[in-house]
Amino acid sequence: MRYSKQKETILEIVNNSFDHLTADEIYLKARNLLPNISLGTVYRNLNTLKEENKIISFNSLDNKEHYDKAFIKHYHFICNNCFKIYDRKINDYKKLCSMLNIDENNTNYIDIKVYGICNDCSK
Amino acid sequence: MRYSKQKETILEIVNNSFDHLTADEIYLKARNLLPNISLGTVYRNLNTLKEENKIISFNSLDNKEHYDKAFIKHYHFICNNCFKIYDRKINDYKKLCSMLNIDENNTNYIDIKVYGICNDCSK
DNA sequence: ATGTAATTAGTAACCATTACTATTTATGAG
DNA sequence: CTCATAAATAGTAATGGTTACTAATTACAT
Repeated sequence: MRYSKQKETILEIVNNSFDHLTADEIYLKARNLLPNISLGTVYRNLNTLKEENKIISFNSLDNKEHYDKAFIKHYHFICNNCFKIYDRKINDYKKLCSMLNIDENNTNYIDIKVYGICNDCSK
Repeated sequence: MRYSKQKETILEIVNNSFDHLTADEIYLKARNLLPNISLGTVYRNLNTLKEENKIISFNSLDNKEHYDKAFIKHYHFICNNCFKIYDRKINDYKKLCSMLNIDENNTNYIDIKVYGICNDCSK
């Protein structure tokens, strides 16, 4: 595996963002730094970074894959009305794993999504 | 809303299956019962049935939506190697909700997916 | 310096899902 | 039992996120 400025840039964009960016949004941000980067390169590197467990991804109501930092233990609340994605803390990750009978040795990633109506929309 | 044989058939196929069928698989099964049913009808009714909370769906590694019964409290273990989807029991649903600070009043559906390597593949 | 294999840019293709429209059909009123 | 009407369907075309492909570029070891 060789160094590439493109891959490094993509990882930084995901790690420095507080949103849940789609491939297209990451592509647009990357173009500010590397004007010639191509969308295919973004997709390929996102998939590689996932395999290396450096980032995670999940699908949302817009039917697009959203990319996120790997090292923060949290889950997502997704509003069925406004489609916004909220981060929610997981206080006791160990306890959660034991409740779900999860063997952490053969487990890679736990993806929890809670769908409902957010506070803004229920007003 | 009017009765339709197509919608009833689609709901029965999902409820009687022990798999996690995709729209295309449901379409093929439905064609055995209603030879002229169209794929668009399957997709439209699956979306309607979801809105009515009669079925649920989730996205998997094949990047297809999988449809499942709504009334069984369980989560899914997805193997990163063979892409198989396993059902896993949730013993104490109430406790899980309280651990995640979930307000059941504004919550529709909890989608939990655990990714890893299944027993068959780790041999 | 130079060879080479990994990576990229740019474009074309793929395919799951949705949109569209003419036709069919469930249902209620007379 | 008609008949009007609006909801639902069948069949097909279009959409759009993602992947595949290929010639050119580039990191890196020798």
